[in-house]
Amino acid sequence: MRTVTPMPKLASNPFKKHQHSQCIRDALHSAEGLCKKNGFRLSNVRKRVLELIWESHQALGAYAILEQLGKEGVKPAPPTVYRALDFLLEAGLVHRINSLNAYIGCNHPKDSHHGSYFLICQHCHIVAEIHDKRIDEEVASLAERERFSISERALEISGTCQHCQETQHAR
Amino acid sequence: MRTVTPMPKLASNPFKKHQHSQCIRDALHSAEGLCKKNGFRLSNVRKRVLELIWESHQALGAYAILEQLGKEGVKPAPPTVYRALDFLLEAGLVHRINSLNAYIGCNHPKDSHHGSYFLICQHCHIVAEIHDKRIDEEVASLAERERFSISERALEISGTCQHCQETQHAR
DNA sequence: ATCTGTAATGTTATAATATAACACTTTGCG
DNA sequence: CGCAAAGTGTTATATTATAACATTACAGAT
Repeated sequence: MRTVTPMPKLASNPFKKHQHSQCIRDALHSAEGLCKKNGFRLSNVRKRVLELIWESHQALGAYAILEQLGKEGVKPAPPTVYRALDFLLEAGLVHRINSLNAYIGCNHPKDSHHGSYFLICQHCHIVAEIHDKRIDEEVASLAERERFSISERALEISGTCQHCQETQHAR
Repeated sequence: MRTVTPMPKLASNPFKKHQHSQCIRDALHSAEGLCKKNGFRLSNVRKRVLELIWESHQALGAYAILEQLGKEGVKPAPPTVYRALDFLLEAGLVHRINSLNAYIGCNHPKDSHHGSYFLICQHCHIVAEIHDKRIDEEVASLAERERFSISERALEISGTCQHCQETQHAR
């Protein structure tokens, strides 16, 4: 059997203009489906945190989420947000961007992909998630050679997105 | 001209048994050479911080470094350590492991490699630095397709090293 | 050898991120 | 309903990192 390595692809392309409200609806809808299917409880706090992350259209920090929640009612204490984030991370609904201490939504939680890789614009803080089978394979073979058993992997590529290069300034 | 993609290799292999005191000597020696060559000032604090990182043989946090410095004299305030770390990072003498908020020594600061990739044992916290041209190339082509201009990249692979798998417990 | 400007360090305070521990409430289910 | 488990609230605190300003050390010019 011949295997063809497919072109790596963006899970979607947040750097391009798009109707972001549609992203949010889709994400929430698929999150609800996933939770129902797996018996996870997508409580109000959890749902609202997920929405806020999607609405921001950027990597969003825990305390930024707290601020937002504060604006729309009683400001909860940090553990509330961190617990919601833990849940969402577990469920695969968000990713943590270590280099930013911030979180982004994941729009394909169903896929049991090997690794997610991220293009992070340092100007606009938009983050694009990438899947790349070639990198997956190379990482796997690397680890195997070292007899290293992988549990997680994170590739964070920081730089400037096309849009910010063109406008030559931070947004 | 035919190019052969070389096997990716560990910059050295900290998972294997070795005379670590030799690592430390080599690292310090090459650091001094590099600083002399580039007109960097490897002051006492900076040198001692670099030594401590190498001596620990693991990823070491800023406050762990502070503790150590405290044990051998007057405990400095955090900025002292963070400044030393900033210098060492700039000089390419250490790397920051984002997923651990910790630092490891780099033993080949002369190489202007594209990216460094890390195998991080979650049990013993030993970190191995890897260079892999195939990943470099794949990342570069990925970014080019998106017209994304890269300034930094970090691939952190977490899991269990061979030794910890065999002994089946954390060290 | 002294002066002088820059780089490095010291010092104090505080910001930003994250979690521990325990009390209380909600929810699904028998 | 009543119970157990899951989720949330609350208070306090741990951990990581930086801002701002004062002081000291150092390399190069005179």
